[in-house]
Amino acid sequence: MRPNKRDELVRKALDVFYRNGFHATGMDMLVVETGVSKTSMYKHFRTKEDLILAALRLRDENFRNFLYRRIEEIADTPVGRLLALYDVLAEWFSKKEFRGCMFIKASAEYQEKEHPIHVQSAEHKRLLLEHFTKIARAAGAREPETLANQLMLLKEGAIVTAVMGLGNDPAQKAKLAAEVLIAQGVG
Amino acid sequence: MRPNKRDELVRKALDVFYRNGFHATGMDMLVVETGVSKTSMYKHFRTKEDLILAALRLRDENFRNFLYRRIEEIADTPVGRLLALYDVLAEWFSKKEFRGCMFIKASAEYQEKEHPIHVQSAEHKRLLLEHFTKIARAAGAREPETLANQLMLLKEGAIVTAVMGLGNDPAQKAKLAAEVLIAQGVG
DNA sequence: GTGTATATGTACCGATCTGTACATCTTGTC
DNA sequence: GACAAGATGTACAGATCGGTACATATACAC
Repeated sequence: MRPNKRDELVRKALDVFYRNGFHATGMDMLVVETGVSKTSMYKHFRTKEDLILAALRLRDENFRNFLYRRIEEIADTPVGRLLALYDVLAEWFSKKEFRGCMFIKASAEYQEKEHPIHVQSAEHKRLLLEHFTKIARAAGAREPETLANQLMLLKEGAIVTAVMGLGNDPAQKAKLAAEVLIAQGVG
Repeated sequence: MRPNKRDELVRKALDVFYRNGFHATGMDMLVVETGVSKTSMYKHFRTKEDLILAALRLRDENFRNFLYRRIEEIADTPVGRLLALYDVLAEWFSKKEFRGCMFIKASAEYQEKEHPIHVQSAEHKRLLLEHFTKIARAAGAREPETLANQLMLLKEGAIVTAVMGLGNDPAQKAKLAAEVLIAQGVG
């Protein structure tokens, strides 16, 4: 029961859940995909729900790391970073493995507001909102919370629209809208 | 096999799918909820997928009727109607049965872009986009498609945010943002 | 009444679901 | 080598999945 074995299971499970959905992915499938035995799987994770939660935790870590890092690489002013969000979104959308936001999908399959999976999905979004609120404040926004909230609306909308295959380049349209909102809300 | 019997089944199934999700709702549960026998159910709908598609068609009809009608009741100028979208959203969010957008959830559970359920969900969004593009054009927008697209991004974002229980009054924040975008994009 | 066509209820199919019992294999210690 | 402890594989339990076979009930012809 080396710890990295567990991490590897989570990593692989994350992939399968992301591609295939949560209810649609059975433990049998995960056992086949990971090559581990069912007993071992249940040694590491008491239930399927535990495994999903672990996968979501990893996804949260990976995604926020990716997003924050790329934003910092692209721009070094607060306003620039608010806008860079949409450049990174465009990068993400164009990846061949892009399948939408894992947390939107998780909360869609586990709808009860008190459900641990729903709660954890919301927490991911809350962390993002917090992060962009800080940047909006650094940018000198009159109402950083409101501006960050609105930029997040554009982000979530762009993701959903990209998944549905609607509109041309939703990330770019979101960026154009963000430019207007930022110009209006800063200074 | 009266036609209204079938309609009633679709109506009830729509409720259950909306509350409970698609994979998580079994045909057995639907048979119990509707009171009809399994044989009759499968006389009306060849497969579960057919039933889901019928439910989505009804949802599309109901939702767009509700949305368009309320918008026309609230405002009678194009710009007013673009903004009224967010008032209706706020109404929807405050309903106790609000559980997010059925089409976002459907496309989250049936991810393959060619899957009939995914295709039909995207079609709903496409119809909305078309509708608001027309209104944006009537409002005198310089780029009606772009403006409608952006207003839709705010709408989808607001829905997702409301489902997650994040931010205060996402519909109102979306409306404020919409006002800025419209002011900037019209005339 | 009899015959026929359709609607329904029940009981079931094989597959798959999450989760477990239990026997075997591997590993470290002496 | 012997032995204990933990990891693993297999086989299965009990429930539920989507879907169907089949026997009965009901309706309308005549």
